[in-house]
Amino acid sequence: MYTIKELADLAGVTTRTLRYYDQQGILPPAEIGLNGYRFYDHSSLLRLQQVLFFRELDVPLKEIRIILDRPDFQLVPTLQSHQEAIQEKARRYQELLGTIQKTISSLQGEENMTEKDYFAGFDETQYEEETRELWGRTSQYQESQRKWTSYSQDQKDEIKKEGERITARMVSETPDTRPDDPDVQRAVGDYYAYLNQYFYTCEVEFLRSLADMWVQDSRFKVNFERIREDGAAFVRDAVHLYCDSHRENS
Amino acid sequence: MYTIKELADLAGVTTRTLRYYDQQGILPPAEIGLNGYRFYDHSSLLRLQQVLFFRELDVPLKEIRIILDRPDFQLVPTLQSHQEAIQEKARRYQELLGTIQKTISSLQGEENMTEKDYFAGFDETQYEEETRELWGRTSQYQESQRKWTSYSQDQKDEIKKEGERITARMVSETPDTRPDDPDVQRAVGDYYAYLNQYFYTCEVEFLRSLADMWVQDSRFKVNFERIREDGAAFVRDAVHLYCDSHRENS
DNA sequence: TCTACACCTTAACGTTACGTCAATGTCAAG
DNA sequence: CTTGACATTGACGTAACGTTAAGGTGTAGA
Repeated sequence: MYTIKELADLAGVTTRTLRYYDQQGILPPAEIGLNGYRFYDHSSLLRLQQVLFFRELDVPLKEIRIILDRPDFQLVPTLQSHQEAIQEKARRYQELLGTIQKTISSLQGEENMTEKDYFAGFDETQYEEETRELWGRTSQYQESQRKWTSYSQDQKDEIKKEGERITARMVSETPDTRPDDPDVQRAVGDYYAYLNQYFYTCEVEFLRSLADMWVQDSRFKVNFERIREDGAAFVRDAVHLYCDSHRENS
Repeated sequence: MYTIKELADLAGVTTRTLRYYDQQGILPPAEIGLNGYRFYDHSSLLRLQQVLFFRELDVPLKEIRIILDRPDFQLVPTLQSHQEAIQEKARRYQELLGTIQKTISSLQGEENMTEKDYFAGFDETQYEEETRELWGRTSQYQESQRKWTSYSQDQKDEIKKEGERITARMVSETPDTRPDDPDVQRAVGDYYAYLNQYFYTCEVEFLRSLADMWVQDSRFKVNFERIREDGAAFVRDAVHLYCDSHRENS
């Protein structure tokens, strides 16, 4: 058992950070004393280590919570994925070191650089660590990655657009349509087909859990709320209806 | 000449970022058109590159501005210092990779870890990149580093405390004392001696520029404002008076 | 010439992950 | 029995932008 300060000192963070993590549900204490004191144990320590790894990899705390709370979360595979992600970060640093060398040479008139060269290594998005970390290493994610990376950029853009079109139909701009509206239900069906075609072969139950996630995760949520009030909840209801009626009899 | 979007795309940042940097005086455009449009040139590009390097090294924008605006700022030495700092960051990643390996082994019962070992590599302050970058590579900084690192931790703590005691005297808690108060002036003299003993041999003019910095840089400023209202300005005035009366005749 | 449409502007509020008080309660040591 | 180091819950502050709103500008094509 550790007090809050003991754990904080061990991990090199402040007590305020640990209280914040508690408040956000990321790292609840193992026990709370009658005096209200927080007490942590060894599993807290391991969880905090995970939090710090994800934080190091620029994963927002909200996502960290979701990842760590997933029922299929596994420690060792996650640690291995951290390993890859950190190695990727290190490679980015190598590129930055190259940029420094080139810039020095070019300032001394020894080398020519294009404008782009001055900024090689700065853009983190090129190293696409986010998606990889977000989904973890489930087999579903792996399949999606395999399919997805086989497309060209133009194809990817087109697939995304199609997804947006179907999504718009699912949310249905007109405010008086209900989740059981035939057009909406047809759109849900199209989305299910779309998923299977471009991402992962999945059962309708997976679609159901996806829709649940859209409601919980505000990053997805906003996409629906933009189109209609409580759009995410609307879509969730529509998807649930769809899944209910397509359960065994498919 | 680049438009704002052209430069943003080159550097992999958003136009909002460039506008923000303009607003903060970190990267003013080379030219502003009659229509209010911002235009950037090659020197802007080099300056932006510097900003991004410092940002990469977690230097706050306020400090970046101060560093880049220093009259003795030099591009090539700064690039070299970036190189060292980035290598240090890479070393930290190596330690994190070690922590991952150890954690995996210990989870499989192959290795024993102390609690501390679980967090090896997370604490950036151990790598003290900040001070190094803040002061740049002036000779004064180097001397201060040489002196400072030769002390033990206990000595360092004691020296810091003494500095705080003298500082308190310089600011003078009692609200009706003036900057030319004899006690205050004596405290300034003591601080000058303190500086020379523990940090760098310097002339009074250096003390003057230090005091000016205390007013500008809010990180130092708060230390004085805590003690008395407008404490930083008060100390600056006191120091200026002291320096004026100790100019040539020392 | 008109009209898209992609670009530009300022203004202002929102966000994340804490830092930093303030006011108050708790506990082990001398 | 009183320090002093620890703990608690608010609550406001901060950095570095993201985002949206409301509008002005420039040019390519019908």
